[in-house]
This record gives sequence, structure tokens and C-alpha cells, in this order.
Amino acid sequence: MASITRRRAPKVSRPVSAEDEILAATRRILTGGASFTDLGVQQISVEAGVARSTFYAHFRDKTDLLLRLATDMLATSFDVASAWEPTDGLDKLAEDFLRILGVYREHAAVLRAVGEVATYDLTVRDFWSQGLAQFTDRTIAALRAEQAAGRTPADVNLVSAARVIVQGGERAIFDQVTTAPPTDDAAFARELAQTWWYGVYRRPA
Amino acid sequence: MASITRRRAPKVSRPVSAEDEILAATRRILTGGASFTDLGVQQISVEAGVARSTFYAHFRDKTDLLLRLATDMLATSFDVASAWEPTDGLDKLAEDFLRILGVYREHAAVLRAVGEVATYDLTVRDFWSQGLAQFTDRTIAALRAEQAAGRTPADVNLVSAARVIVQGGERAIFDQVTTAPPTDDAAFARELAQTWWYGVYRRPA
DNA sequence: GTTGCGCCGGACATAGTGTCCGGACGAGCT
DNA sequence: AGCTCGTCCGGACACTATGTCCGGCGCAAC
Repeated sequence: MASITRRRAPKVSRPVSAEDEILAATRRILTGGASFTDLGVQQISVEAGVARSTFYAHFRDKTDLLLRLATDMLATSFDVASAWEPTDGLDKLAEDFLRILGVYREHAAVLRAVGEVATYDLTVRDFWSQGLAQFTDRTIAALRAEQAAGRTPADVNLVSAARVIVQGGERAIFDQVTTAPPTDDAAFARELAQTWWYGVYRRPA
Repeated sequence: MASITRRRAPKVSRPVSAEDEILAATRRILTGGASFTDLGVQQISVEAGVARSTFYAHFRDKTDLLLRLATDMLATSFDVASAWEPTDGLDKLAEDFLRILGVYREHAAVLRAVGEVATYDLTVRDFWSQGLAQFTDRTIAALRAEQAAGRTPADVNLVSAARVIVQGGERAIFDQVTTAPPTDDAAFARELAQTWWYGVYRRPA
């Protein structure tokens, strides 16, 4: 089900509420490398220092918690999607990718959890798809404009190209973040940008 | 744990054993769109028409079952990896992708299940990574050869490029198979091939 | 007929989920 | 001071699923 938006305590009294404690504890555990699926409510509660029943007073279930974690994450890095201009040149593209790499590294734990649950839970999958759709839409629009301007060949299949870019790109970035050291990020971002530029936009080498 | 290889009955008697029944039933349910994670052993047993205890007589657990499903799948389409020659030209590349698309469509259900469990189970993740590593190795070798022959620029980062190709490509293909109709496969395969050819190999347009 | 084998069906221990409720504690109000 | 409200604790409860175990049944082979 959809998670219900919860209002915070009207008074400013408590420095940290149980809810914040739970969110922080979950982030902590996930950062430690644990799988969200294998995580128990009990375990989270203990780590957060609250009773198990308190967990259910704030979150409908584990999915609700994950959705809160994910929306909080998006709220702190909302500009990433809107700042993404896919046709500003090769160097600009590489820069944008590097910035996205940074965001991914920062929120790797939550991103991993979302990617995990999205594979078997419809609610989370829809949530994430909706986020990626932003990128897909922008990419298709940009490609269409490039074609209209005659800079990209007309035979480029917009939908397929966007799929390769967004779905494939997201996965490659995720893989880079989870398996390669941050020092390789710049080289990877450049390679990804070049693949786009020459492969998808078909700009002459 | 690693799944233990099971020997079949020495006699040729039974036309269909309970084991085959379970494997078929699972494939059937998965094809119906259900999530493997949400699948219970009970449910599988009922669909297979065997007792729940019989399931455990043949499979250590659900993971063991999935691994059996996956290896059986690889056994019937083993040639895909070895027939893949990433540098035989643009048209050949598109053909190869189209063939892979076909295999993906054929085994979409099991592939989805593997992708699902791989996100939270180490055993399955390792299994799948090992399969993809084949493609990664071949890709790196091919790119190196292209560079040596002077057809691909020396500034191409081999590891990053292979990551974009294999990880990103696999995801894009998976997305295509699960969200687009088969009639679009040819156009998608061509687009993917062109992205490789011009974007990764940097062949002049 | 007896033995071996695959399967059934159910009991069992264990563990996790989500709900519910009595009661403790503290902050703010009158 | 006493009162009340909101938050949290701690534990009971029903339910579901997992994995193990074992007695017994039926069918084939020798």
C-alpha cells in the first residue's frame, strides 16, 4: 500500500524522536553492507534503541520504512535530475555523470536497498520507475531536439536509445559504485559520456 | 551454500519424477508473473502436485531450486556466450544481440527470478556474476585487440568500457524484454549495436 | 515374499510479522 | 499541586513460513 504521510510532533521538545532514530539506525545497518531483505524489524529496533512495537507505531511495515528512506534521499539531492542537461557537450556530460556518481556513492546503501526490494515489491518498483522516468523523458526530448537540429541522425530509435541510456547507464553506474574504488570514477564517467556522445547521439569522432 | 549436484535415478523407469514436476511447476508459476521471493514452498508443492516434504527431499531450500533452474537454463543455451564475437562488424553485432534478446524472452521468467534473488542472496549473486564475467572477459580481450590493430583509440578505458557494455547492456536488454513487445526487438538490437560500435569501439560514423 | 525406494502426510521446533493493550514517564496546563 | 495527553515500553497473541523428522504406503525389482 501507499505509505501514509506522517506529521511530526507539534512541539519542538525532543532532540531526536524514535522515528529519526529508526531511520538513522537502518541507514547505519545498510551502510554496514547488510541486505535489506534479510533485515528484521527486531534487529532494526534494537539498533535504534526502541521497542519493536514502537517501530509499528511509526511505520506500517518494512516497505513503508524503505519508502521513507528513499524519499528523504531524493529530497536532499533533488537537483540532480533537473540539473541534467544531456546535450551540452561531451565535457559537460562527463561532469554530470561524475556528479551523479558522487550522489550514488553518498547514498549507496539506500540505493542498494531500493534496487533490491524493487525487484520483488510492486510499490517500490513503481516508486523507482517513476524516478527514472524523469530521466527517460528528458533524454527522449533532448534526442528529438538533436534530430530536429540535424546534429543526430534521423535513424536513431528514440525509445530504444533512451532505454540503453537510462536503464543501462543506471546499472553501469550502480555497478561502478559498488565494485570499483572512487578513484576510478572520473575515468568511468568520461568513458560513459563518450559512449553516449559518439554512440547514441552519433556525433562524428 | 553451494548446491550439491544431484544424481538422477539410476533406472529409466519414471517418465516424470517429482523433481521434474517441481521444476516445471516453478517455471509455470514464474511465467505467470509471480515474484520468486513471495513464492512459498507450500505453493510450489501444491502446483507441482507433490507433498511439501518431497520438496525438501530434492532441494535444500528455495535457493537450491533457483540455482537448479538457472543451471538448467544455461545448459540449454550455452552457445550464446561462446558464439558472441564482439568485433565482427555492426550487422553481425546487431544479429548477436537479437539472438540474445530471443534467449532472454524464452527464459524471461527464470532470468527475472535470478535477477531478483541476486540482489539479496550472495550465492545467487556470485553465480550470476560468474556468468557475466565470461562476457566481460571476452569484451576486454576484444577491445584490447581492436586497440592493438589501431581500429579503436588507445584512450578507451577497457575496464570502464566493459562495464558499460556488459552491465549496462544486460540491464537494457532485460528492460526491453520485460516492458516492450517482441516486435520492437529488431530495432532495439540495432540501436544497441550502434551504441557499441560508434560509442565504445569509436568506429568513425 | 521380501527388500528398497520414492513419496505421502502430518507433527514439531523455530522464527518472523503485524496487532493489541496495560502501564510507565514526562511535558505542559490549570 | 493534581491532571491530562502523547510517546514509548514491554510483552502477549495469532498467524504464517521454514526446515526437520519419521511412520507408513505402494510399487517395482530380484
